[in-house]
Amino acid sequence: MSSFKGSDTYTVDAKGRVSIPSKMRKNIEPEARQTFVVTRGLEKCLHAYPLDEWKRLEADIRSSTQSSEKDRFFVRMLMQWSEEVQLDSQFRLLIPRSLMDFAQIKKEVFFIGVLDHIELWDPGNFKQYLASKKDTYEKVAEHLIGGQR
Amino acid sequence: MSSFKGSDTYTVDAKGRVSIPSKMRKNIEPEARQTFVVTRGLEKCLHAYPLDEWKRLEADIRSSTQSSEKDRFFVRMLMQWSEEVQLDSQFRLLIPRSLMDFAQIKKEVFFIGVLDHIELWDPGNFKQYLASKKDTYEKVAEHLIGGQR
DNA sequence: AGGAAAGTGGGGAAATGTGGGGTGAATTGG
DNA sequence: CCAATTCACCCCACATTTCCCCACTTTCCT
Repeated sequence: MSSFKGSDTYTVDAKGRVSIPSKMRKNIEPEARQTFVVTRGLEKCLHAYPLDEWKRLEADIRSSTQSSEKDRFFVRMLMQWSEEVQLDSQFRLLIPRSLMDFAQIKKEVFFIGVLDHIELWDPGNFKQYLASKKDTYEKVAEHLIGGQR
Repeated sequence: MSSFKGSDTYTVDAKGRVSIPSKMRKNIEPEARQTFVVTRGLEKCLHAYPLDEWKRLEADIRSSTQSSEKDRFFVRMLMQWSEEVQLDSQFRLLIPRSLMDFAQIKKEVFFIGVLDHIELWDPGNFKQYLASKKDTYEKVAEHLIGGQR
């Protein structure tokens, strides 16, 4: 099971490629290191799952969705935006155009490791997202680190 | 389960490395001695968790967050600042740049062992922190040690 | 006192992040 | 249906950072 963490800003080159931060790559099962599934995230970002984590997610979805109208809609939306991507020999990810547009990614990508997946943000959008939240880091962390236990 | 205690001041070398005080190292499960997770603490300091303690914390995070919008924010905030770090053969920790900047650590680090984790402070900031507190140690201690019983 | 461990410093090899060229496949438009 | 352009993917290049190892001094322990 992966456990992505940390954050970093990387450049997108003229061809739309970005390196996956190596500290995140190291958290992936070796067999799954070459293939990612990139999909549209919640909020204005992309989610990248290494293949093994994606399979886990897909299995969850298969088992938990009934055939309600709502579920069908969710699955369609999710799958519509999901693309399987191979890393090149330098472990770079070619971001599919439609997803790049959706996340408004231009020259730079802000990566965040979020446990089972990696998020890709446009740095500006991420700043805005943070600014839109009133909670401070302290408040959030007290809850989990300081709080109970 | 670790139980860190005590404090010490150490130098950061030109490459950003500090030794982990050996008395604290001794409190770590042998399997977890090589890897730490460093993250942003409350107040202007860093927290370093040996891998086993971190896993405990991470499990809490995974289980206590649903996929609500607020939870996503929590997890992002926390994970954004968490970095996994390997100690070198001399048991030194390479402090990630972003965290070093955040904690304003320059030449020296003040270590405090705090039960399940180790805190890293800039010595100056720690002094300021103490000064900013009006409660004396006696007052606080009465609360916890003297209190009931 | 002697040996071991702890704390500090630094050199050099390997890995990382970034750039670009070239070749074939796929897409588009005439 | 073919030609022109774009696109995806292979390879090579190179500066910088990271990591691994060796070395020296001081402190601690028996």
